[in-house]
Amino acid sequence: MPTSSRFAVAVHVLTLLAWAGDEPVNSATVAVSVNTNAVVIRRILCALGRARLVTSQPGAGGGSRLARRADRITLRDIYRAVEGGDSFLMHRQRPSRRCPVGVNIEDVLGGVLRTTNAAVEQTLARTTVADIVAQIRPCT
Amino acid sequence: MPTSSRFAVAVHVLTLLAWAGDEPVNSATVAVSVNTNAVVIRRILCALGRARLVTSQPGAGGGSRLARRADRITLRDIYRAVEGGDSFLMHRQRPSRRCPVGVNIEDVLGGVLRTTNAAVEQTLARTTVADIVAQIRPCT
DNA sequence: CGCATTCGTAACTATAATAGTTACAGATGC
DNA sequence: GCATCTGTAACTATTATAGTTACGAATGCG
Repeated sequence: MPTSSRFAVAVHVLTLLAWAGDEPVNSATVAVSVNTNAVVIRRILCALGRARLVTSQPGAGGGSRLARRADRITLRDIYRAVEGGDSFLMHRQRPSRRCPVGVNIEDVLGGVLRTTNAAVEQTLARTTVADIVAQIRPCT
Repeated sequence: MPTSSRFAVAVHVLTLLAWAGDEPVNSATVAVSVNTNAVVIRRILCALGRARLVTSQPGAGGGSRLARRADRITLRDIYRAVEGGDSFLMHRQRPSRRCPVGVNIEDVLGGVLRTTNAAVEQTLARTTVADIVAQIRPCT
């Protein structure tokens, strides 16, 4: 599992875009709210664009906006877009083939880790960007 | 979430100890099966000892063994022992206090991440070291 | 057209976590 | 006494992430 804050930042970014509605928001503006560098934001926006969660436009008056309604974007979508594969890691070195435990442990652990990752994704799938926005602005 | 293999290695270690039954296993033997250095194993055994999952004895004929029955040690116990706190991370820098989203996003995300970590632990709690051993050695 | 704006991305640096390695004090049992 | 084994310190190597500067290309506007 990554020791990254990309997921947290990505949720923040999409919440800002949802907040802005149809107005495109540029990376510099987002960077101020997140309190980081605009390139870091553009890298994350790029990943979100590849996952079809946002659209971006270069040029004057450009920026990014949600590619679909905020209640159709789940945290699982965001997680997959910025964290990619599985979170829980296997051994680095292959365990010994000489040992009965070493030979089989990878397969057995693999099953456990897949189940765990599935649980993470199921949990994240229950919350949408619209839910996050609603909690930030309880009274619209 | 850590980018470590400590959890995988720790499960491997406890599986070996369960396999060995009452025979103490020394760190050098474990290191061969895991295919790493004995100090790395001792560091993990030390964490498992602090969590009361194993007991270790120095001296000739010493080594480590399970502190309780393999069916009373869950993967959640192991996870907590070697990975410590929460897996899913927040922002590094505090978001801007000037922005309504920045002000509140940490609280909202914090709730989501707590829920997600709870789901991870619930999933891991369903499997014991004995279950792992049974899958490795289906016919006892 | 010319120009300011903005994205996408490369290249580099800085920081931090992890694993691996050597070394050694202290406990243990024969 | 002595070989064995744990616990831990100290150091290096590797890797991931974030941050920063820079620049080409797309865009829209006067």
